[in-house]
Amino acid sequence: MKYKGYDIDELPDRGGVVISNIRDFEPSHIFDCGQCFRWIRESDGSYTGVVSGKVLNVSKKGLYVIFNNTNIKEFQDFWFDYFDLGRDYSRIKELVLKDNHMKEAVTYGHGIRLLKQDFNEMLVSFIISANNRIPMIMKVVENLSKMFGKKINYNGRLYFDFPEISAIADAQLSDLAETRMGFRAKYVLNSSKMAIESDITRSKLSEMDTCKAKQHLMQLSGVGSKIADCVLLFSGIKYDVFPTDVWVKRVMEALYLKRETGLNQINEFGTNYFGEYSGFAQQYLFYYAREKRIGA
DNA sequence: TTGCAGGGGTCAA
DNA sequence: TTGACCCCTGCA
Repeated sequence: MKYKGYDIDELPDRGGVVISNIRDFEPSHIFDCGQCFRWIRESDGSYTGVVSGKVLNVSKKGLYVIFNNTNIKEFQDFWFDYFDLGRDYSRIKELVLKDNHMKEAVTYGHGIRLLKQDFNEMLVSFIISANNRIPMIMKVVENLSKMFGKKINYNGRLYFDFPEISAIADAQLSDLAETRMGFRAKYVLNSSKMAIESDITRSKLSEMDTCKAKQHLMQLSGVGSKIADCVLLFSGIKYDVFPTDVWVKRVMEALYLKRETGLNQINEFGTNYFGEYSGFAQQYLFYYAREKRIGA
């Protein structure tokens, strides 16, 4: 069947959906570009993730992208938006293609898409990401989900949904410490409580301009400029942000600024240079820089 | 085997 | 503006 320009079909025997004419969609680019922590690469090259109480397996074979463990209705109601399929990434690429550096970065990460992820999950996950490595972040988020999240069975394996923010807010500091999140435990606990008490939600932040939304997030404990940008971008709330971490600093210094530059200055340069779509530009640059170890 | 540096930042002095 | 911070990994 046709759905919003896509050729979507239900897989006959096992529950799943296949799209045969998808563009700008490469699972490894999407799941390994640093925006998410709960998609695991399987031995067959597919990825399995837990999102909002659902387990999904995604693979690409030639031009076909296969979504296992879903159906047409759920795909249309939920996954379509999660994978940002309503957005024309070919157009996004044109808009961020300001120079030859971006041409290389965009060519390299041509299948990147920005996922629209749960706001509370992004908030907690990126607080955990501070001064931490991706494998560790993934382990801690998994531990947290095992401790407070709902169990889900899929393919003979047990998965755990990311916890409700209230479950984290009600936790003991000692419980959170057991997830091995270290000094970030007090930040996670405080911010979960504050997010609930101050009613900081996706819809509230969406109504604010980007600067105001960022300021609101930065009132939370353990949330500075970089993490606020990440939360806004990866929840799909704001796209005119330019999360500036050490890899973005390295690539920007190496390719654009040609000298040692402060994080704030780089952040300002990025948002000015790329404007409304700086968040997309940041993802292409980040993926390119980290995979190629530019400036390391 | 043991020891030490450092990581996709933030906070407090 | 600078160092401490949990914990884990990689590498002497």
